[in-house]
Amino acid sequence: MFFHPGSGRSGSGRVATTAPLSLVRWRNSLHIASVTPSASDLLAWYARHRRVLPWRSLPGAPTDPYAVWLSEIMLQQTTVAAVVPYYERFLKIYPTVRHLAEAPLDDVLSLWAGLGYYSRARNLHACARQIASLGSFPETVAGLQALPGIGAYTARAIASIAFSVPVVPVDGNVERIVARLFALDAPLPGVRRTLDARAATLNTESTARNAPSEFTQALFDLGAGICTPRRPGCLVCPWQDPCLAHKTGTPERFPVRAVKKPKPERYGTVFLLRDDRNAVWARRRPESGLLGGMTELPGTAWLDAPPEASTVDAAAPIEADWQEIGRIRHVFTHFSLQLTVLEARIGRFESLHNQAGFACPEETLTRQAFPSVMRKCLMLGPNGISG
DNA sequence: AAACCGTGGAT
DNA sequence: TATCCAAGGTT
Repeated sequence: MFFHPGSGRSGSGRVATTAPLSLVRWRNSLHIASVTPSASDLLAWYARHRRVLPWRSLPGAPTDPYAVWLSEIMLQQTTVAAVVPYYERFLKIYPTVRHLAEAPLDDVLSLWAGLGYYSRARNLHACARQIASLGSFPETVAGLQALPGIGAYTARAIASIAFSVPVVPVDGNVERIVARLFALDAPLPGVRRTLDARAATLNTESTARNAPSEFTQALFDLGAGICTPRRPGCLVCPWQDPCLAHKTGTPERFPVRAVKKPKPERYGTVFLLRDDRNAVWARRRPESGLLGGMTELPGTAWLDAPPEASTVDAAAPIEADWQEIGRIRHVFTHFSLQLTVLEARIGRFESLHNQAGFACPEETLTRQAFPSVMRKCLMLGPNGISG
């Protein structure tokens, strides 16, 4: 148990002797003492288990800050699997930050549709314009964090990965790893500052400071592949020895999270109005707030009780023979939504053009900036969009 | 500081 | 079905 053939011993304060190391580990297995996790062990593991991802350069190859930035923004609170197809599309259509800066915001919102957290798309566009006007990416944490959509985490991630700044970005992976390494059982989010301080001790070793990009990405891969939320792979973890949570026998208990409040239910009605060529009447949501700047079907407000008939009538884009074609349920971050979808037909949209809205021809429906909740509504009708 | 801000996959 | 939660940021 105390000898791991795969992990070359090295790292923290290596004395020129080898025999005492097993004794150190022996003592530490008896007492709950803190062992500094070896950056070298992690980097050695990473060299063998490094994940191949579209935004990652090959070892030794130059790193494109644009690729790192774009991927980091997309990956905020979003899984790799969800990001990959979006990332590929963006990079193909906007090969450089300048291409993105010159694009209309609405094109960016359409490309982002379905990925969620739409303020990211608006900030991405604003950020691209700032970088274009600066001439290049800032290369410091402070310079990066001053840009829209880039917070403490993302600034450190870009700085370390793209510009070799020796900082440790603390995302959900690193929070989990650190909470387990040090068996910190105070609940998130209160314990964040402590986790941040502990994380900063992980890269003090010279091997880590000499390879900030690899060290950061090694932490991500460790969190994604070994130190997972459920059933962590402690058996093959390069940091099993120093991990206090592993010593407790139930590492999956870490990190502890505060109890979250229940989600309220909200209700609304939307109107699916088509003309004789299957074009759909739509409108743009306000630029800020929920689904800001995205396209939606006209409808009532979303409140905590189903709307009264008079409220529904007042919200209809036109007086017509509205037929209920179904209901959809959609879960947002802080509330659940039930939408009743009413459908009607009209000859032409001319009579509506005094309203705030626009006609979406059938063939352009999939290119519109409809968020997922609206795509669900559009799918209900017999002429629903697909994809 | 606490609330707001999406979505889909895994369990 | 219910819950969790994923390379968080902004207000």
